[in-house]
This record gives sequence, structure tokens and C-alpha cells, in this order.
Amino acid sequence: MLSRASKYAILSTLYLAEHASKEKKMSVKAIANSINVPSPFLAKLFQQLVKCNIISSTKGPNGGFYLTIENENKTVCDIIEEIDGTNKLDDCFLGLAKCDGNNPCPVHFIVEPFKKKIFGKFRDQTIKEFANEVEAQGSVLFLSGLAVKK
Amino acid sequence: MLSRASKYAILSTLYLAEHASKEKKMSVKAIANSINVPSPFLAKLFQQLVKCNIISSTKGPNGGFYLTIENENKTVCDIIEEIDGTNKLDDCFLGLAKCDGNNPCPVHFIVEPFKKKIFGKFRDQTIKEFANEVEAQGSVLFLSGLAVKK
DNA sequence: AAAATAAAAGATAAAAAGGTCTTTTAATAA
DNA sequence: TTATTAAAAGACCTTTTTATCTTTTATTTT
Repeated sequence: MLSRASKYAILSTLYLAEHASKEKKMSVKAIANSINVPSPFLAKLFQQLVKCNIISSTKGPNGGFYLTIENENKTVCDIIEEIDGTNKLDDCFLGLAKCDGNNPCPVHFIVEPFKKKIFGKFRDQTIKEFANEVEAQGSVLFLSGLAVKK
Repeated sequence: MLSRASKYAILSTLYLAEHASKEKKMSVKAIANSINVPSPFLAKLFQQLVKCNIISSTKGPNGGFYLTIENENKTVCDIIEEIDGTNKLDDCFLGLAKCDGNNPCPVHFIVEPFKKKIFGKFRDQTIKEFANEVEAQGSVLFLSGLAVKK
């Protein structure tokens, strides 16, 4: 459904929202280590995310990545659209080119409500809001097996 | 979530359940054309499905693929496990190695009920039952855009 | 200004997924 | 029993995804 790249991008952006700021920028390596993602790959991803204004960066000593207010108002949908292209998320679960209520695939009516729900969340909630929720719920952002509750 | 191979396998097995029988076997090409799937690729898949006893085949004139009673009692889960390996379906939506109620990813509690539902269907319903439902609902099995209601 | 730091850029490599083609084998109908 | 048909088997190719490495550029601190 989502590419690994998208997953990395979502997790690391949420991580930035929670742990970085203009005053406390984070390097790729620090983030990659924290959430357990290959750092050169994440570096490439971050370039892309900076370019499309989903995250921000500065070079040099004490440089790194962080989110501006504008960045914080982006959505997870923006990330997915940037990385995976327009809405891989909305593809038919069984791969039909045209799957809808009139032309339903065999699992359409099971998948549809789920898609509406998660899609709604990804579209309507800002990164900042999402990150706050993640923090409140104690959700995990670490890919590795040994995730520890904060 | 599912590989394309799994999707092809599911659709074509349901198609076989609906359209073929021991008396009316179907060739790869016929099925591939019907549901709009590359036929050499489907041929490979079918070999695998025959080997693990999810579908049946005979060679020669009037040969082709069909389902036995035993085949009809397999499940979609059996297909997925055979093609994608054990339960790619159950992987965390955001890629966490260990994602559960205690260690939830940021969307765990949205994804979990959906997984339970679709997973249950795929596990508890036989191919035959599923195919009957598909027929009753008039669901579409054709990948191409121009699917036509039967 | 010089040294150090960290991202940007881009070339490259490895792995997985998706797809095709050719030869062999088995079954059956003529 | 021969010709034909259709699957089985396996080699091979292409594209996409994932991952790495090296060089350049910008910033900042000393």
C-alpha cells in the first residue's frame, strides 16, 4: 500500500515534529539512528521533502533538519503524494483499474470504510496535530523490533 | 499490502471457481484474457498454485485449469501465504517490526479493526463460498478499466 | 580567513518485483 | 501411433525500489 520510502518519510517527519525545532535542529544520522532507518536513504528522502517544503534544513555546523510553522501545517497526505505519487493509497485493494460502488471488487465494501477513515485522518490532520496525538497516545515511531515506550 | 502476483492469483482463482469445472477446463490464455492479466506471468503463478494444491490442471487437448472439491475448500489466505509468504497482510501499516496494542504505531488502532475484518474473511471463507458471494453481489474480477457488469 | 560541519547533489549498485520466451512433458484425439 | 494441444519447467530479461558512496556547496565558529 505504502512504499517503504513513504513509511520512512512519515515516521521521520513525525519524529522531527516531536523532537526538533529551529533552535534544536537534527542531523540525518541522529534521526536515522533514532527510528532505525538507513541513513543515506533517509538523506535522499529528506532532500526531496525539503524541496517540496514539507521539512526544512540548514547546512553547516549546528545545521540539520526541523519543521517551520508552515511545515507543521502540511499533512501526511502531502508526504505520500510527494513520495509515492498521487494516491497510491486510494488504489483498489485487488488491483482493479476501476473499482467503486458500481463496479466493486470482491472486497470493496470492506476496504472502502477503512480507506475513508485513514485517508480522512491523513488529509484532515496537520503534521503538528498528528504528532501531538502520537505523543499523547505514546505511539511508537521506531522501526526496529525493540521499540521502547517513552 | 498484497503483491500484484497475489492479486492476480486471487482474482483468477475466483474466476476459475465461477467459470471452470472438471468438465470445462480453462487455458491460461483464456483466463488471462478474461481478467486482463499478462498470460506468461499467470502461467508461472498457476504452476505454483497447482503445486500447492490450490488449483488443478491437466495437460493435453481439452486440458487446462479447474478446481476440485478439495481446491474449493481452500481459502484466500492459503493463496496469499503461498504467493507472498506468511502474512504480508498482517504487516504493520507503517512498517514497524513490532506493532501491537502495547507498542502501537501511529495508526495501529485504525488499521487493526480493518485487518481483523478482511483477514477474517480471507481465513474463514472457502474459495467456493467466496466465489458464490462474488457472483451474488455481481462483483468484478476484471483488472482492466472497462469492466462490464455481468 | 580557515577549519569544521552538515546538507545537497548526483552517480552507482544491489535487490526485488514483474514480465517474457523457449523447450520439455503429458494427454488426447484423429 | 502420430499429430496436436496445453501445461510444466526453467532460463532470461526489464523495471522499480531500496540503498550506498563520493563530491560539492553552504554555513558557522574560531
